[in-house]
Amino acid sequence: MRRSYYCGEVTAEQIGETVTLMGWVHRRRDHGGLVFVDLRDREGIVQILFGPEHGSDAYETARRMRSEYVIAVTGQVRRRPPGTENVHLKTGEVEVPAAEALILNEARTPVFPLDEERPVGEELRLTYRYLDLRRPSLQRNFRIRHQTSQVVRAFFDRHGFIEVETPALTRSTPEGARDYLVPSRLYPGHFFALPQSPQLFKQLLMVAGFDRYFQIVKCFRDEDLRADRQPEFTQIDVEMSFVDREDVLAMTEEMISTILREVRGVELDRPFPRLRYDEAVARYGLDKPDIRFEMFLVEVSDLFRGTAFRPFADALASGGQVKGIRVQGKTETFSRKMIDDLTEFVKGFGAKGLTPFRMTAEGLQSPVAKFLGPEALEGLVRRFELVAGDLVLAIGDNPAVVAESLGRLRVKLGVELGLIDKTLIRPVWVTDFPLLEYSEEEKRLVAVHHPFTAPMDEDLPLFESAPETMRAKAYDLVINGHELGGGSIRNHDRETQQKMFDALGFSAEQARERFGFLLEALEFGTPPHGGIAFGFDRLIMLLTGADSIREVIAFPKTQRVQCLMTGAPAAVDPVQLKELGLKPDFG
RNA sequence: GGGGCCGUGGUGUAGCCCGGUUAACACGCCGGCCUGUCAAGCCGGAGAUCGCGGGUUCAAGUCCCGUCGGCCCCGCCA
Repeated sequence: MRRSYYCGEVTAEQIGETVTLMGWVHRRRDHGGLVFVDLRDREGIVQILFGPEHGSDAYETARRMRSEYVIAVTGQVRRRPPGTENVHLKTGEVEVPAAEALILNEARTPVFPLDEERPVGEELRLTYRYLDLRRPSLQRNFRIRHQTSQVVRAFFDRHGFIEVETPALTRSTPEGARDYLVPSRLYPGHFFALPQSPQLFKQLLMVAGFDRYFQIVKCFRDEDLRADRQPEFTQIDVEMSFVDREDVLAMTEEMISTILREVRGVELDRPFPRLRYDEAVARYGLDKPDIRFEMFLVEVSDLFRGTAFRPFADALASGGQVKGIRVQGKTETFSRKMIDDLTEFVKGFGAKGLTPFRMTAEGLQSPVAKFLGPEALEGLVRRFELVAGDLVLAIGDNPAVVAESLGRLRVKLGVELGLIDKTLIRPVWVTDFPLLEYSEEEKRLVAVHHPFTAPMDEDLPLFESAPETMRAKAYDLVINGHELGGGSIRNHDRETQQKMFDALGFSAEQARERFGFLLEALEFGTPPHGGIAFGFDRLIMLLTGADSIREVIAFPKTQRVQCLMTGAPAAVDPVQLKELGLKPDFG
């Protein structure tokens, strides 16, 4: 027997044709004298009919079939009798009466049902991932993933980009995330690191004259997981020579638009809107704004300066600010309890409290109204253009806390109040990030993007005077509030790169030891260059509508970084350790 | 490192607050009947000592402590 069609391909076109199909028993309906089997493969489901008059051996075989048995069937495709068509199936006009049937393999009763999209515990799904992956919804996700990578490769090929593979075994770099380390057998005590990204290699490919590079590449970061983070993940990595920021943004904007068009049939408005980092933080509170809905943060510091409401007055006196967001027409839905819950929520981001103001027909009401003069209350009404039923939630604190807590609150309310049109896909570039920020933990400046990011030309003199105020030629692509990609123009001259290392507090020796090869490369004719990297898994989440990254990774790890199917990570034979010169000390 | 939710036949849940006989329901599974179903139907049956350990109690799925595991979040993720 040789398969002639996929199950899902059998339609009215094949009527009269004798076909051989192979696949899994999706469901069996045994009527005694007549047995229906829904036969499934990756392309879909087709109904097989087993009756003594079509094939008596086949009919007997069908009585032994069970869910997920692997079978082969031969029969002549025919139109279903009138009234028995199934409009829910692509193949629902036809059926295949089985003349011959073979059980290719039996199957244990599945540990969870595969024939419906009912919720199944994730622990089980991950333990039996090969069964989970058999289900239509995951099959669909990986089709989309495959299709997307094909679109990406075709796109870059069309635009003269060359895909170059970079090492998975490389050297550890001090900045950034925790590395996964691989011990070297030949050099005991020395380690490779799995790359957090191919950052330095792609820059060196520019030095090498490739001019336009891309790669769909695995990256590794040993940090704690989230719904959108796995320890190994895939990036679309891009680098270009002789370009400025506009070239990188235009090219990758076209890439994203092409993907959405070809994979989802969605046409994005172009050019993508842009926000500077400081605008994004001022209006949305976050550097990854979800611009599918408004509810902007509005500064009202001037209204509270010198008032008797101590929390705000104190915050302002110590250089802080007061901002609020307006929830339109929802006052009545906010109970005291809900305000309390929201207050707890913002406290998680450092806010000390959350102050509500309710606009009613009688005027603006608030638990703190008694501390405020009519100017402040009227000012709020005017500033927010309040009408009866509106609610304002305000926070006074230092600017970072105000931004973060109100920004997070804004997103939470957007989701919970249904203010977001989930069919929208709204990309936005966030540009002009700070170059450096002070790390309390390390007691020094660290790179906001990474240490190879070029500063804004006009900020170069600030290396000497106020490096923490410098802005970077860095940009992020944010879609629906998720950071999908980020990149920058790089330092291509050795002097600027050296200043950057100086600002980060690396000694000359440290810089040479860790990045000597890069500094040296910069002396051999490095073209101006820049690039970007996109989170491929997150992009697939967007395209599939998945709400967990595990739905778009074939064999993902649990939140505690284990593979429940293989049992990785696992202990190894002491002989292996000895060979690597490792002496375990699991204190 | 911290906070939260969850863990009960093969699967998904109820029961837990308010401790008390044979732990309930649906699906699945096994057997029987059944020639037009597609969540097939009807009849019958098997199957869980309630994640694990300890404690309180005459008595624990239920209360308490610990622990393991899954998920979500904070920290972390240049």
